[in-house]
Amino acid sequence: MTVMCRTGEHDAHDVYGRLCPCRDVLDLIANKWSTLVIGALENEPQRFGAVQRRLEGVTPKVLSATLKRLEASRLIDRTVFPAVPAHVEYSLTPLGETLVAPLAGLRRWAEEHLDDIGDQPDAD
Amino acid sequence: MTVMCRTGEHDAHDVYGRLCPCRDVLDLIANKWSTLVIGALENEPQRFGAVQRRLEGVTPKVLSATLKRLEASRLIDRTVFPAVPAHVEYSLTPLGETLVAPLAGLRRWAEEHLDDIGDQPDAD
DNA sequence: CTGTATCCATTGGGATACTG
DNA sequence: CAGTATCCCAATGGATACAG
Repeated sequence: MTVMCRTGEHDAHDVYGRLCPCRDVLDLIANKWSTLVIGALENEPQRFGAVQRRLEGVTPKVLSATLKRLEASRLIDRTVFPAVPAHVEYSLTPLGETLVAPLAGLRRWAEEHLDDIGDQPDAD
Repeated sequence: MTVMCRTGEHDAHDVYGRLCPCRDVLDLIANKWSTLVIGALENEPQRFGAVQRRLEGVTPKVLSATLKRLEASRLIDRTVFPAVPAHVEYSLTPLGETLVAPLAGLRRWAEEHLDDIGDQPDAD
């Protein structure tokens, strides 16, 4: 028997079938900002503006959408501090924290193999 | 000093800045099929049709584009076997193999936390 | 079998301005 | 400060048919 998926009742070898949870996760992170946001929240809660500044290039609209998506998936929490100038903090939920490690693995890979995936041809 | 990026000369804390290699990798896998293709090739070379069947739902056009993108990034190799009915095999390059582990980490996370990210509200 | 060519719908995402 | 509202473009990706 091979790796199984959601139903756990297939003939196997459908690890990448329509029902595999991988699909869900991929749908979640398969966009330009989600993983970056999680990374930005990795060490401490951040305010909207802080995240925006950290993720150079993200516009408020897009950041807002990303934040909501992650919140809906329960990966991050949104905390409002009643104050005159609005103050909101985003933080990883315990669930979100568990995603940090796998994502860090990806980041490490990225840093280690940056040169290899560039389109610079190797000395051949 | 914190984690650094491409240039390695920033003031730090720009791990998610415009120049971070994470961006490149994310651009590469931030789509519906790339990681699935890599996973499908994980154990053995596969033919176009085989990959297509395995990744339920992918259309030839999209699969072709994905394959080319990955090939251009040197994560997979494309081998043509001269034969009457065309025969082409796709396989992971050594570089591609190194991505398997981090990706598997993500897959494991997906399988372990499937229930948590669904939008089913918890018993609150 | 292995793709490519079209056509088309959706949407992610960028820019900017504006409001509570 | 924290977002929302528009406008708009480009790209992803789905369906289908067709070609080497």
